[in-house]
Amino acid sequence: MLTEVVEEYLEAIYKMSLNGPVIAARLAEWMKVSPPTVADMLKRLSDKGLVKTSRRDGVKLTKKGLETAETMVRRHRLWERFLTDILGLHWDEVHEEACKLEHAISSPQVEEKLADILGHPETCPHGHPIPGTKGARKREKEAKPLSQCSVGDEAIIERVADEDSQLLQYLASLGLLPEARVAVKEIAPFKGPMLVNVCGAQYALGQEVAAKIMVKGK
Amino acid sequence: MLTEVVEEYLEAIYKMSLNGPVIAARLAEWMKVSPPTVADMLKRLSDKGLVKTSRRDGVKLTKKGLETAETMVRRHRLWERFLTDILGLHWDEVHEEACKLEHAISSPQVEEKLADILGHPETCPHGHPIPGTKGARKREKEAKPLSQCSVGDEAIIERVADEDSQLLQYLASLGLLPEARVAVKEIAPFKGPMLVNVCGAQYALGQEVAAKIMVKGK
DNA sequence: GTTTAAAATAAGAGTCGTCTAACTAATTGT
DNA sequence: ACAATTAGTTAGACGACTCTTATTTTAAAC
Repeated sequence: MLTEVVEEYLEAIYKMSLNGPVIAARLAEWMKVSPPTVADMLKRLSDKGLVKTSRRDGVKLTKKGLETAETMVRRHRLWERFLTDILGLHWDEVHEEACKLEHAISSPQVEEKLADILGHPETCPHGHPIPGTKGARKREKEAKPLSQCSVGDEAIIERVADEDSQLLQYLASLGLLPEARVAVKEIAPFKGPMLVNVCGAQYALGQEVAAKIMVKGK
Repeated sequence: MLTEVVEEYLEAIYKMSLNGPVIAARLAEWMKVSPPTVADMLKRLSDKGLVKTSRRDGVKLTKKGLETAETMVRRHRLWERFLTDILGLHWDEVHEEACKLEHAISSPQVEEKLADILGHPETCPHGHPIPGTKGARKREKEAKPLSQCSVGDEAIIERVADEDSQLLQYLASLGLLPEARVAVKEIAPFKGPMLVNVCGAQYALGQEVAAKIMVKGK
């Protein structure tokens, strides 16, 4: 049996590996833990056959590690959907809660029943694909940050790549939710803000914020 | 912040104290742990102001400890209701699962939303009262084991004081569920089985089983 | 090809929750 | 009242996860 902490590390490695090789030092930052702590843990994960580490490629999940990680991500995102769709929490309140709940499912049966009552959703409330549904992997790749769009572009928001409660609240207040259509009207020079149209209204978004909003070309 | 293990101990102490003074040795059996482990833990719980221990009275929860314990029991039983009523699991499958879920709620708000969608149930699927609903304490006291009934008695099943999956499955197969009406037809001598009527059928129940079924006089 | 910055490792320590083995109370039954 | 059972304590240990401080290795920059 794996501990919760082990599951958290696997999940982190999984998510980080979607953006290139996983460096232990980055993992330490992600987990808010010191580098020696990560080194210890990687040793343990390695011993359990969950990861392979090499100087060249960084940290890689093994088949077994990947399976566990995907299960955790799937459960996390299902719980997020439960928290918003069934309990009626806001999308900025669900991440922390789901982080705990994901480790509290003991069997695939319970996970499946949960998916059943939710209608087998394909994404979490922030737009991230739920592993185990078709096209999950594809979805993960196809989007690009709004900050990389040009003036005149129109796009649909695919997902928001941040769990920060404050940011999510702000985005929701502007109607910047998954499935919303945005149009880039203007980009101020020197990495300045972006003027975007959404739901008929126009807002200026900082680069930082725009970088977190993943869109798919209309 | 309290650890999950601490919460488990408080819950155990709470439940055990409903049947008289809590002896550390009994607690060790309940928690499936060695006596020194319990001694260590009681020291820690004491330091945190969650329990008081004395030779005379055994282990007693403080106000703070009692509050935590009741919260955990409440959450446990709410999750059990969720698992049966919403996910459709059987009553013999939910205890283990709820044991994990109960520690994964971070705020009274989430707990309250859960209670909302469940319709503020007063008991768990096994008939145990949910703390925080009126009469919960009263309920806990008023019932007596079926094994203490006499021939001719009629009673309503209040709850089943065991979480053993096998036993629960067996009881369900006989229709021995909370709210069911039972009539004692015969009691074999020398602590022999009890012949009871339920839903028109008649079954012989061993003393052990009958002792786990708590009833209230019709 | 040095220097510098970044990443990794080594050494030593602490907390939490658990164990076994051995010992000392305290109760209880007769 | 004393032997026997039961309860509790002491001592020493271990695994999981974390820390700090210091050092070494590797990679990048000039």
